[in-house]
Amino acid sequence: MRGARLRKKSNQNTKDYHHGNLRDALLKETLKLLKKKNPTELSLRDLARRIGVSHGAPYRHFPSLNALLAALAEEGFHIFADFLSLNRSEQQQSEPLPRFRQMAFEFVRFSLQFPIHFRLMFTQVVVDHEEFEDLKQAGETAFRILADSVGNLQAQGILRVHDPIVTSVFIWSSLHGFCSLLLDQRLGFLDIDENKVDTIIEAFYQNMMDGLAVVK
Amino acid sequence: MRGARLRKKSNQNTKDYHHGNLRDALLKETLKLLKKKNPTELSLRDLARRIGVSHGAPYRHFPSLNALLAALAEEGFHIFADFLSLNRSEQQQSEPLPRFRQMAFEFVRFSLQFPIHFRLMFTQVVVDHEEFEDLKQAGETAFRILADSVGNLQAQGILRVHDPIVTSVFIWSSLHGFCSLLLDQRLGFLDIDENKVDTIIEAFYQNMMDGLAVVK
DNA sequence: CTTTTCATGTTGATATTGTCTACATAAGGA
DNA sequence: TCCTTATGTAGACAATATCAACATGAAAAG
Repeated sequence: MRGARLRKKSNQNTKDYHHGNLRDALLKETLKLLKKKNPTELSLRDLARRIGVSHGAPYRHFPSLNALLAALAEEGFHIFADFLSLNRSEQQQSEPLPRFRQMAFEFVRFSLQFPIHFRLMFTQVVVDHEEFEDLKQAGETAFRILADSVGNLQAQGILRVHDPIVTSVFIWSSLHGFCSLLLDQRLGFLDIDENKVDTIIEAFYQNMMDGLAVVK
Repeated sequence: MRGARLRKKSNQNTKDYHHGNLRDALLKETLKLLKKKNPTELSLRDLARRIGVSHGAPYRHFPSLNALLAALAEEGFHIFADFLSLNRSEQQQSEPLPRFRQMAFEFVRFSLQFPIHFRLMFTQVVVDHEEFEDLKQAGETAFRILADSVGNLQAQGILRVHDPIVTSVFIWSSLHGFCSLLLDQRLGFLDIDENKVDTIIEAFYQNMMDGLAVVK
């Protein structure tokens, strides 16, 4: 499972017997199917059939469907960390506060660009994080990117001083919750279109920063 | 499915053939099993076996396992609405703002008292809300309790004036996200115990109300 | 009181799946 | 060249979802 990553120089002219890139093919096919189906509706046998290998083949790469989904979730967290680090932005803000603002926006942007990953990443029910150590690590790494940023901003007196972890949990939760509801279309009655999303994120950010109360 | 609710005066001295209360028994047994298992690990046949009926019996009440879970989620939203209305509190605050504060706390309290329901309610992956109209309705009803309250507070100048729906989404998201992470033990590294939960909710509430920024 | 109807439960059959074991193939190192 | 090992195949078994045909009894209809 570990050596699988640096396996095979992808013998493109796929011979009959060995697929050559089954692991990746499984991940891609799963991603493709998840656009139309729930994880519950997937099966390893069906995946194998679609790819054109025998029903036993997938087990050489993943012990279970859950493990496969966990791999996708982990991949998601790595990409997510990239977003939060602003590595995926065309232009990065340089000042601390604008950078923080950008991070919040990137959070949501990730969820919209990688909705399937996002759902897998934050759905305990499908993938038990405790069961997959690497996945758990990847998640915590991403969180710490936010937490470190918050800590710095608090130290610089730009954000109110609280336990930075608690504050980060607040931010993480808010954004995570918002994205979840967005993706699950649980906010369908809001009739959100592309433009309005930015407006709502903006309102969100303002709420986070300025609070709801009139008087302090 | 509709008549099933006002079915049968629960013939307690259960005869051999008819169970008499299978629908409720299925819901209860499922709830019991979900304390130790993921929804994915359940099966209708297993449920039937545990209750002592044949493997076909459950289909008379639920067309699928998902429908059964949807029923539980719907039940959850009804209870949730009760919490948000403060009907479950021993003593209700009378002033608007304390009432609002209490509502926020009740939100989290519900998630801790009904974690299984909560997870089902907010997990699109397991139960597709679009597929179950009643469930969707119940969810929106609960949301509107919050939204109405927010609208009033804004009208009274107690909360900053925004689109009340957008503000409600912010609150709902924050609390929902927080609870999700709590229940999924994704915040395990915080080492949360009973007392600390209240402290964190408190911090949460303050953050929501006062915002993160130093200057407004 | 008798008959009929219908919701509820049973039984059996079929297709699909997860999972295990034994075997086949090929690619690379000794 | 031979051997080891990763990868894929084939077959078997138990469990499941799902459907259809049938059984039962409670309540309505007469």
